[in-house]
Amino acid sequence: MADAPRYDDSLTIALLRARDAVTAQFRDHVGAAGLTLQQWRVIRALAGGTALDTTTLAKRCVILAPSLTRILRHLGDAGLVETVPSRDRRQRVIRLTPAGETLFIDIWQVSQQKYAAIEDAFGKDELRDLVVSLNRLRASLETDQETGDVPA
Amino acid sequence: MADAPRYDDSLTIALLRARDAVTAQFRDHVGAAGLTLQQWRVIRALAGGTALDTTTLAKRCVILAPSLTRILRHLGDAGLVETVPSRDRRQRVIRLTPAGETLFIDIWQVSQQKYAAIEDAFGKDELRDLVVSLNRLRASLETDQETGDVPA
DNA sequence: GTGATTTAATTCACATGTTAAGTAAATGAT
DNA sequence: ATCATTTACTTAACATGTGAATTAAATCAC
Repeated sequence: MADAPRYDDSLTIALLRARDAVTAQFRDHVGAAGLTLQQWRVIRALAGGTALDTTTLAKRCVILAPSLTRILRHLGDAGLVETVPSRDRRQRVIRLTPAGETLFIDIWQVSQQKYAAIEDAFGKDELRDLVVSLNRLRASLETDQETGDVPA
Repeated sequence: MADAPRYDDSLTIALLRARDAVTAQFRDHVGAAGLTLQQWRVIRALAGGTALDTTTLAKRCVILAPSLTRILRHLGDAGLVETVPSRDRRQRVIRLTPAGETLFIDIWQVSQQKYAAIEDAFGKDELRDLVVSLNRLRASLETDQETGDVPA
């Protein structure tokens, strides 16, 4: 190990690679059920009868609004989600259909096993620490918004 | 809330959010230079006169081959990269043009400052530990070891 | 109540992610 | 040399990422 390629971008790349490695553990069996990973995140967020408006759903799934619009159209066409009436007629509240709940349970079984396998491979305590660290990183960056540039 | 949303997916989500938070630090000034973050990763990998074939470039930038094809077309149209002849006429070897090198330097200045700001906010040692941990996670999940390292 | 403003989603346009299929050149076996 | 195989990329098709503009409905100011 000489002086590494001084890839100061290492944080970004490390996050990217780590995420690739983790999602790879789930992509096959989620895909076999006919869902993308993003669609699966939406299904998960709605599991158990939870009804959420688009904005909340987007935040929880870390999906931008335009993407969520398309995802919900796909899931709706597949009969997995439906819209429930809302007092505020601007917002769209979504919930799983019975078919959606059933599909969730099927995928969820396997997902839990895959997650347990990651805990085994990496260490359960280390994994918990890592998540804490990742969340602290995010918190330390999001606290100081107010860009600080661009005064007219 | 012990039994709130029991989001066991926390690892995936934590990685996603952390990455969002980090990339947000760079997106504006890279975008102001007319580049996407992916295009910037490619420029970075080629900085300093480095010439790389598509496969190596894709691995280093963590970009899939089809995406890289399009990105290289965009960068080529913008006059930032060019193809150099290769003995093996299957592969396409890429390098920066002078304009590409110049643009790299401009963006690089600011990027380093942004990265230093992250180190300040999160802690330099903690950041190093986090990257190590992320790389260990990836290593523990990847069954077939692709080096990802570089020949000279 | 009328009009300006804000909020919630969607639509648009373009770039990338992802898988599968296709093309061309190098390699290997005979 | 000839042909099947492998390698390096590209293309195709569809899904999502991303920022800007748009539409509809609620809220605020008067």
